[in-house]
Amino acid sequence: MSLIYSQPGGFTVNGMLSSHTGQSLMHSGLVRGESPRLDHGSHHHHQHHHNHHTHHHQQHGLGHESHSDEDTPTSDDLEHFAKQFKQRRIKLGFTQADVGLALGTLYGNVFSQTTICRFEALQLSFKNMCKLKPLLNKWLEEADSTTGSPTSIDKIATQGRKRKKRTSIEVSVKGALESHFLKCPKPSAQEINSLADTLQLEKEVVRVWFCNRRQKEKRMTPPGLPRTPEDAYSQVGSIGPDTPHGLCAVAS
DNA sequence: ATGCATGAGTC
DNA sequence: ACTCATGCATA
Repeated sequence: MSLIYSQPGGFTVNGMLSSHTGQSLMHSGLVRGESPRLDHGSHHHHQHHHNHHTHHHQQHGLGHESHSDEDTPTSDDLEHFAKQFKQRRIKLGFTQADVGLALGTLYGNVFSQTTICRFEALQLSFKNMCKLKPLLNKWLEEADSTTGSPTSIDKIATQGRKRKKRTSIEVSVKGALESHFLKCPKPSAQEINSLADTLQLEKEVVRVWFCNRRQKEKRMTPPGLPRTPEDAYSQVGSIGPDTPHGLCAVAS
């Protein structure tokens, strides 16, 4: 039947209720071993301050930095909030999916479990994080304080379109793609063609792969972050040598 | 939790 | 054709 979760308005959840397919207690360890922060001097980069180096205060020169959500939060703010959010969410006995749905029934913006998950893990772009923070913050307040339970089911009409089956790319092929990505993160249509041909994949699949790979690089928590505390002194203050940019190679 | 995919907005 | 926000389906 419909999976409804008991609202915390008068009852407590001692253990983890299994209102969904239990999420395994695993977390992503260290899997990727790349870290070349390819910074292009060709294009103007935005305010995407990647990691917390030692300088991340791009606050505008207006004389007041709040603590809540007035102005643009810093990466640290987001990081902290995300952590708090997850902790409280779990404490209240809600799943990521619950939150996503609640946001919809509360403010009209429905979100999937995926998005909530990515928010908590800081796997969204800085801008995206800033946008979602206020909403999640509101939910957090409503969640524990008031328990009005204005449960109103709201479901937007789903687009009746057949989604392409998720193509599974073999690990070996992924490796090849990775290599090419390091060389040229933005291959031309021709290059994509060659690659697709070589790897025996649809060119569309290859194209999308690169798009997604690029997005990954723009996350707040870029791939290859986990650094062993022991190796805490491998910090480069400046970017790499130089950026080739432009076309990489055209072969056909 | 994450990989591949869609679609709207830009350039 | 790309970027960006977002999610279905899957591991």
